[in-house]
Amino acid sequence: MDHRIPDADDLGHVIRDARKAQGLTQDQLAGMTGTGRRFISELENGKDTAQLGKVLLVLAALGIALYALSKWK
Amino acid sequence: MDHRIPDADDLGHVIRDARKAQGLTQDQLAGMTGTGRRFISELENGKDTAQLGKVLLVLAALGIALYALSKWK
DNA sequence: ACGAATTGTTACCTATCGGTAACTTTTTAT
DNA sequence: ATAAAAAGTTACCGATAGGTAACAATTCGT
Repeated sequence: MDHRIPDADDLGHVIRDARKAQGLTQDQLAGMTGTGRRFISELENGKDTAQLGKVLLVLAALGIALYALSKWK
Repeated sequence: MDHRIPDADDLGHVIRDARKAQGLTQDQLAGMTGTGRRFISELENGKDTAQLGKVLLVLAALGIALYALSKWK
């Protein structure tokens, strides 16, 4: 499934859904990505000050690919 | 055109390409998004500590949509 | 309903993000 | 080639991200 990600809330939902679909706890996901459980919790709840690199780490760990769709190039 | 975004470098390229395709300077893009020119410069050069919310602002300002492609849901 | 597991939240703390502004380097136009 | 514009970079500095750890609230399975 693909989801448009206009804001941090949407990303949080996608991440939470994917994590649960794979039967992972926040603790496990944090461990897999070298982050902390607090970060995962806040991220899933739409924190928009989350750092890009860590967000991409989490997405990769969950097997979620990000696409940028530009009408310009 | 759509681009996969595995890391911050790729995002930077997409943003730079879109900005140039629209004939904008970093200064103008910073003004449009309430950020600073330094942020745009670093973002285009792949800074992975950029904050998610600001990144999404920049993408929106450039008319770039983000999609998350998950095989799980 | 009850206990355990999971998640949310707070305090504490160090590292650093990013705005402004100045200066340097690179790119672009003529 | 040269001057102007754009982009890169640095210093300065207030604000805050996020790790750990402890506690509270919530969600589970049975």
